Amino acid sequence: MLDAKMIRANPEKVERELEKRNIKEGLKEFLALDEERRSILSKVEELRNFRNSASREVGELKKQGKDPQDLMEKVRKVGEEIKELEEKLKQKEEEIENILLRIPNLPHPSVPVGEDERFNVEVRRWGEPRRFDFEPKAHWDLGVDLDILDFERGAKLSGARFTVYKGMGARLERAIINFFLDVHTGEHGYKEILPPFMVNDYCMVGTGQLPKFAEDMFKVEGRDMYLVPTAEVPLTNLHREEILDDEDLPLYFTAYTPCFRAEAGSHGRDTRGIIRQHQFNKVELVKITRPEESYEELEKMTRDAERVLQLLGLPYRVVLLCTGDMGFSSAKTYDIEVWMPSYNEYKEISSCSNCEDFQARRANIRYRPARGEKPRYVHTLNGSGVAVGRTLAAILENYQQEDGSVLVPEALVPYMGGIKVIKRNDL
RNA sequence: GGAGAGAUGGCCGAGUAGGCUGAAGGCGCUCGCCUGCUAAGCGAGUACAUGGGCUAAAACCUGUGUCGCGGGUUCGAAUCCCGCUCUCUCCGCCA
Repeated sequence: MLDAKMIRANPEKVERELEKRNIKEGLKEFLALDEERRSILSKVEELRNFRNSASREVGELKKQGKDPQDLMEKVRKVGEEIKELEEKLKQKEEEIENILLRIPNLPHPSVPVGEDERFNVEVRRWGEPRRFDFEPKAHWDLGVDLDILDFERGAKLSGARFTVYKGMGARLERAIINFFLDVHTGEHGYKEILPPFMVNDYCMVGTGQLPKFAEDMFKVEGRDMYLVPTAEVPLTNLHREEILDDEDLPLYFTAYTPCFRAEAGSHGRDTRGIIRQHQFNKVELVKITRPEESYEELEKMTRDAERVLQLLGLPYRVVLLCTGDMGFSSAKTYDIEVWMPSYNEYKEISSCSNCEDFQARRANIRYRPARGEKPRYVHTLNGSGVAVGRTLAAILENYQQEDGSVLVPEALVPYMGGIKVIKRNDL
């Protein structure tokens, strides 16, 4: 959520910045409603002030044995007036809130301006895509042939975009999860969290999924609870409604969770394989930082995510997203894209964002810079560290051999009980 | 699922025959004093949000709201009434 005071003070600037994101709605309505709200508010406060002092006077008159009947009657009438105005005020506030919660974050000045992904800027590359001397298979064929991915039975159990992992497939997925968590906790200083996989709607509003993107999520029937679409939600909301101590910052959290997404509006995209699923696993990174250090922390976090791909020997590139391609809550985002032979291109495997104080304001996460000083909003960052299913797909495709078997990346061998090759009929 | 208890400031903890309590007291913390250092002692300060005034911006002044959340009664509610949420204890059930 943007700061209402900031918008009020710089309406033209906000309009310009939102235009970069192709957003034209909301601002004017906000300004008009805000004006109305404030005029009602001063009236209400004036009347309440009268009521407070008059009530006090009533008490004193009574104490002196005088009859305060007239005054009481007057205050009662004012009370009715107050109630009416309060009703109006509440209505305005709700309308304003509703608009504000649907306006996205403003882009950081370093973000390239552009409509869509064509305007993203490649920042760096690592590794060299392998040249195959045979026709490489896509992971969905490899997985089926090795009998480690079962799409038909996934569909039987749950429907399209659900997959059953079997044998070494399940084992490999688990190995990747543990490997990622170990690297981020052991080498990068993140604290491991195992959060609930269902969260309430306050959390969803806090990180920005609600109210605008309700159709992207799975809601629990009959409750105000949602299956987490990413661990960003529970991790960022851990300190919702809190004032943190300066010395506790920055906080680094990592968590493995399954992620549940309705994938509304993505019919026909990535229908084959495990790239786009209703349920997938992810190891997430979240940072809660002081405002002045958040951009430095974004760079570090992106490097932390890249690190696991380097350890796995998977070629990737880092892309700076343009204004039109960024997520709702983000001020600046780097995507990490891994090389996928089946697509013959780089495919998103991580997204690292600095949300500045956008989520902090929604979730009311603050810190006190020093004793006696006013609380300030923290900055929140999140990044995939990285998507597990897509990593498994990338390993299958990049490490496949001509006979259809798949080499296990060296870093994962210890997590696979010493197994170095995945072949058909392995248990 | 059944029965009961509770929810107050950074923390602990007063406060129910409704009024001058944004909230006693203590702890913690900050600043100052004092002691050769430390400890002890003394004094002052120490919630959050928001409207307005002043300002370059603060500080500051002033109003309003907030004692789990939402409603009600009343001239006036932390204090009375209703609903909800959460926590704790006991019983039942369950991985």
